[in-house]
Amino acid sequence: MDNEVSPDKFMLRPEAMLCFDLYATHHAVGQVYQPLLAGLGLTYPQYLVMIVLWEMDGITVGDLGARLDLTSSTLTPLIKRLESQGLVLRQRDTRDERKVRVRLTATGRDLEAAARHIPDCVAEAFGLPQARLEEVHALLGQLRRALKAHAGSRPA
Amino acid sequence: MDNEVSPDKFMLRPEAMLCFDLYATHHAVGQVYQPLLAGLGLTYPQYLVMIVLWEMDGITVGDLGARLDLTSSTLTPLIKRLESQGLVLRQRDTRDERKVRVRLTATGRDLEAAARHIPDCVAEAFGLPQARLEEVHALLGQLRRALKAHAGSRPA
DNA sequence: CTCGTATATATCGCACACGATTAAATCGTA
DNA sequence: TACGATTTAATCGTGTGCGATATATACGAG
Repeated sequence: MDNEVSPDKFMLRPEAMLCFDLYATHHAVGQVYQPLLAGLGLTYPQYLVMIVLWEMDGITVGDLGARLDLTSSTLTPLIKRLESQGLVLRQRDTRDERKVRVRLTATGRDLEAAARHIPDCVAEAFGLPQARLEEVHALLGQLRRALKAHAGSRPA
Repeated sequence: MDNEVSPDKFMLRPEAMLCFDLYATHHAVGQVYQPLLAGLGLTYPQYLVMIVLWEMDGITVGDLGARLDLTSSTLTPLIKRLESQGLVLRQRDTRDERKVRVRLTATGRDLEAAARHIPDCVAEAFGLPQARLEEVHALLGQLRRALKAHAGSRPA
């Protein structure tokens, strides 16, 4: 009978909306990054990997995954694409041959300078005062810790 | 020389961290939903589609995309999977044959009751008081509007 | 030294997600 | 009426993501 629009049901569930907020905001951020990164030939996840590498060159695949919350099934192909672009090298650790260390090439290091303008562009796109951004950062950090604690405590 | 860990560089850029916050929190939410949805045979994006359908049965693919910020290239295969599970039907609009309307089957409608416990489970996983969640909701909404305004104003 | 276990990465199959393109239906206007 | 422009979905290629599995190396008990 009343299968018409009834926005209340949707709008009145902040928990439900929150999941959608994160989903949609994540997308929106991707849309802002994409044109900025296109010039560098990077995707958004590839950019995140490069950020970590600029800071911790030679990190292992596992540590990279711990940092970005990704598994080798995602990282291995991604890193191989970076390698085929000449940005990184993959080398087995000589002490522990199970580990693979990801090292920047000169090209990969140089890309940092070319990417230096991006954070400011994004901050501008956010369009909120610094204090507001810190708020979001803090809240999301709290949220993420809570979610992870919950997931960890209930491996089903 | 100092290509060792220097977390400062990363930590001192809230804009950069914010993008990662969204990325990581989005993942964490997915991890919480997944076991809950597995029982229903739904993925997280499929669940979002069903939420919209439970509220607006018979919506067109385009309107669904506007609501969820997805294009037909994502939605068409997703909806076909829902169809093959017997949850929805895809019907051309008789007035405008370009449009495809997505209608719930009886099974699809019944799934709403089976999914009714999920929001509470997620709210619990969030582990923050309601007021806090509203804060996040409000901030993300602001953020998303700002991002979209920016993307819209600069189609490059 | 050897065998079983644990760890680190890689591989595979499936499901998003998006840009670019295509195809069909509709609309506007001559 | 006819025909070009617009709108709506579908399709295609590439790149994530993840669970399950495979493989190779390291470790440890005996």
